[in-house]
Amino acid sequence: MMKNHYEKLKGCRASKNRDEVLFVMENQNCPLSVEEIYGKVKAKNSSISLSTVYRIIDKLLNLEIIRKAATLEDNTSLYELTKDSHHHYMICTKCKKMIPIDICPIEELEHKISDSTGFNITGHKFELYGECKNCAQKQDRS
Amino acid sequence: MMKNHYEKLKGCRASKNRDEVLFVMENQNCPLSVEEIYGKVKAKNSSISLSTVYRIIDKLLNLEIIRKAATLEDNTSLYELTKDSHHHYMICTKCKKMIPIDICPIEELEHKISDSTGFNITGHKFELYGECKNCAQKQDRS
DNA sequence: ATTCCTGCAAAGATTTTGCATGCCG
DNA sequence: CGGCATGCAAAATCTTTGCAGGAAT
Repeated sequence: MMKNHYEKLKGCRASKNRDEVLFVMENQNCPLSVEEIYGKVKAKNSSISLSTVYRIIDKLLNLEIIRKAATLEDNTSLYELTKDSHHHYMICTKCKKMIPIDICPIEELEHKISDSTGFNITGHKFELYGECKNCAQKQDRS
Repeated sequence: MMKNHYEKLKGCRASKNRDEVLFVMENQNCPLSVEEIYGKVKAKNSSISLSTVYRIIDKLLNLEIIRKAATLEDNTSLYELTKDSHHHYMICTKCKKMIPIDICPIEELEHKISDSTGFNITGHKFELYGECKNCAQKQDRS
């Protein structure tokens, strides 16, 4: 139905559900959990099952259209579009708001470590946890 | 029974199971999952229940005797003693071996980011994923 | 005796899978 | 048609909780 512009999807069949998932992720400024994606698609669409979301996420991960962006402290996985530029997040442990960090201190380091250890580095995780301004202020009032 | 030297435990009652968990973690050179701790304690002890391990882990986390050290790509949480010096790991995605990295590029960065954003940083996660030498060689043979 | 610790079983929460049906090409 | 996509329910994991009995102080 909806024409999409994802190269990697050619060969896959048209799927309203998949397009809805992608639409939700396009129009989002921070990574989403499976549950959030499910909720947002359902709010518009009112008929998608959770297992379908899991299967779509799985497929999009394999196609590298999305990637796992971060993990909350409770181990909830969050996903974002691969075409979004690589970055990391500060995650507020109170309100779960995620603030992108535009620095990635890791990439240059990877080469150094890779060379000195023979470890073939394929990915990394870097997240900061803490309390955002808003939540700090709220706490002051109580 | 076994005299332990954890300041933070005073006030808590003696518990063979808790001591076994701590013993296992003491004699380990890399972080362990709940399941691994359970297995190792059981191998020696042959009578501890999984729920008890979870409860002990929870308590030790609260007392800050242990901390969550890393998360595998499948979201398995791994724990280590807090008294072990702060460090990060390279995690082989094949054999799950964890190689400590003695550099922490984050700490100095935290201050910079903290100052410029007002975000009160309380923790961070930094992990490298890839393939270790061993696993790379094994693959060559096949 | 009081309170914490423990085991067991049951309940929750999250994710995966089997199967029958539907829809795309 | 042929095969991927989907919904539903059941299964598989992982983790937490209620309760009754046991151990430590």
